[in-house]
Amino acid sequence: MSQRPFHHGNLRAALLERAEAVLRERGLDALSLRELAREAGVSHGAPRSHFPDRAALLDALAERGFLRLDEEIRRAAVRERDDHARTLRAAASAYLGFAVREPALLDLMFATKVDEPPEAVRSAAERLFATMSGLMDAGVAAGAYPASDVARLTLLLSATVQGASTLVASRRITADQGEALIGDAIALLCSGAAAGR
Amino acid sequence: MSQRPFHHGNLRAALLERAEAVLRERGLDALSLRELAREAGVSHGAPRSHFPDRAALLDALAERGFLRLDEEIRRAAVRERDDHARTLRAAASAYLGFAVREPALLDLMFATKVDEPPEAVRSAAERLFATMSGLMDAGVAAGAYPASDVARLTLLLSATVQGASTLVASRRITADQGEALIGDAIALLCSGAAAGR
DNA sequence: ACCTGAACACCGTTCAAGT
DNA sequence: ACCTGAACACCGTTCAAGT
Repeated sequence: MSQRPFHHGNLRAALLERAEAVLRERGLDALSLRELAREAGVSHGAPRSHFPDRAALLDALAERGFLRLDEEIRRAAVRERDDHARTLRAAASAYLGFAVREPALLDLMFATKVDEPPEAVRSAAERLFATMSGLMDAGVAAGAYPASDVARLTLLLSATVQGASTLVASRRITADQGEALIGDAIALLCSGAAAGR
Repeated sequence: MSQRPFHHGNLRAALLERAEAVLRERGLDALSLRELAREAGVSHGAPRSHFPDRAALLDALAERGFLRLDEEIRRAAVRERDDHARTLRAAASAYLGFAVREPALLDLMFATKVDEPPEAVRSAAERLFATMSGLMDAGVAAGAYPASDVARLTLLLSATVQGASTLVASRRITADQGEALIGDAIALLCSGAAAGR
């Protein structure tokens, strides 16, 4: 029993943590329930108590990914809360940083689902979207654009940042090109949206 | 021998075609070399003659995906070649349509690579990027923006369309929301870029 | 050049049994 | 409630052998 004093009711947490490391270091293909169990010092059937199947583990990883990304964006945005364009740049840059550090996890978060994504994942993803929306609301307060445009501009910003992150994570462009890209996008968003109508 | 008159030197093509169907209907996880071999009526070792391993098959699928997407975008753009904004909308809409019809394939095309993507895939992806760049060049000719901005604006458009496609393919937004999004993006791109500098 | 078929190691999943 | 361990079906990969 002193062999594994580590898990006393926290096997679930240990599996998730180890899974995130494998994802980071060796990618999704290398992620195996049996290997995780082995490394945690439990039998191969043990994970089943916490995750009914492999898909359930992946869903939990995606959910945690969204929560972490949301948290990182919030923290970055709050540090630059005085200037709207700087706020957006800080948030987008945090998003891009996450993509660079956790490319396989980001893939998993936005992987195609044949059926609807599970409730917990959907909810975590919406929390992230709500955060982005909140950042745009601050822009309205600062007079950058009318309140009626917030929904569309939030979607536009989200898509652009997500696209830039995908291009960087899949090695189509460098991280620096990604940063320049979001800089251009935000400049266009702030100036164009103000001038437009 | 009349059992399989179908493959006489075209097993490779048969495997690819069948793999694309599986990807479309049941997703990446359901894609198995052994099943493909079974359905093609050959032994499980046969695919090895054409694809050294599973990753090689996936790379070939990604490469073909890029070539097809490029082709579809070119065809859509040429139909609306008279008006620059309409050209961009048609191209972006074709991209989005591809994402809706082939979400798992698009995932595969932009999947994270731990090491560099193979030459053939990289080359096909660059061909797509070159097509996008060519569309923007036409905008320069039409006086929509200075030639010096083409590289950055191409990247910006590519990222936004890719992001919108990911959001649609992963069921975060509907296809209609995706269309509206790219409409906004292109309007902003054309007007903002002209007014900006 | 292309395909067969046995062999190996690994995997996800199920389930009766233990504590 | 949580974990063990045997069992099953499936998979990717290797390789000697065939044509």
